[in-house]
Amino acid sequence: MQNSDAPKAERSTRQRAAIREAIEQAGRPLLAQEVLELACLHVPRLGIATVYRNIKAMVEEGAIKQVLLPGENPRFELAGHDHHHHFQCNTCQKVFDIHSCPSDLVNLAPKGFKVESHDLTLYGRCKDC
Amino acid sequence: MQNSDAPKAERSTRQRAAIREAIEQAGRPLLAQEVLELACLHVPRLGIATVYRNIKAMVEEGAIKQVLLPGENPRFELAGHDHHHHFQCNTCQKVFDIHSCPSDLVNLAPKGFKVESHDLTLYGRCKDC
DNA sequence: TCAATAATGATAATACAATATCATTATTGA
DNA sequence: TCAATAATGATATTGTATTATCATTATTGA
Repeated sequence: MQNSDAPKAERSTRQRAAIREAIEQAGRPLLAQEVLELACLHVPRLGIATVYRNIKAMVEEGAIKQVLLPGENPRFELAGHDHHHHFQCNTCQKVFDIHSCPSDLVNLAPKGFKVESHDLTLYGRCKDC
Repeated sequence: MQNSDAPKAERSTRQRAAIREAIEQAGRPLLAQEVLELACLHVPRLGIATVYRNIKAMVEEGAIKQVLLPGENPRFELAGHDHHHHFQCNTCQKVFDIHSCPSDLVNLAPKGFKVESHDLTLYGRCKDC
């Protein structure tokens, strides 16, 4: 029986490095399109398919994770951050991390409802707008 | 010059009534598909296009409003409710209103960020699951 | 260096919610 | 009642994000 953990012979490419660096250096969750735009600064002929492919692989290997905001396409940020929330600027639409969290949320639900987790999004004007 | 406020001659149909009643009586935000299923109990041959048409009209006239949760298609609930939040059941996926709201959210954002509004979603197990 | 082949880039295909089309049905005011 | 026409239902079309295809490119170990 073949070893299903056989090495995938993953090669290191300029594209993959540029995609990873874009997400690392942004310091905020990025749309696939934003990843493309930022990574294109280092690899001009980068294609969107490569961005999606590598994002998908990085999510599966646990390097990055998906960030979903209401009515928005998925964004991606480095995994490993502890519990946090997000702020979306009403002007530039960028999303930023918020590293604090309200307490007492468990008590907001009515009787009979058990709260297990929560998502909070703040909206307003970011420091650059 | 014609009167641009000319009456639209809006007719009352069983379909429209069933759609409105489904949203009213559910007491929670409904997906377009859920509206269809519930309204179909009273109007069996109801089509999805009619649901979308009437939902759109009701949003435009301000009778209902859109509810967006992360990664979810739009839901719709009666307008006129004051500020509130939502609870989504991890088991049945239904969404319920939460009529309380955490305070001090304005202070969660870092310096330079001005918080103007917020969205909170609680996840867990609803009273029926 | 070089052959094997993983990865890429361009683009076609897919998935799916939402809207448009249009013949038919049903409401409404006269 | 009845003609005018708004609304419906079935379905085609659209829009858009994501994935698949495949010829080509580039990395890697020998």
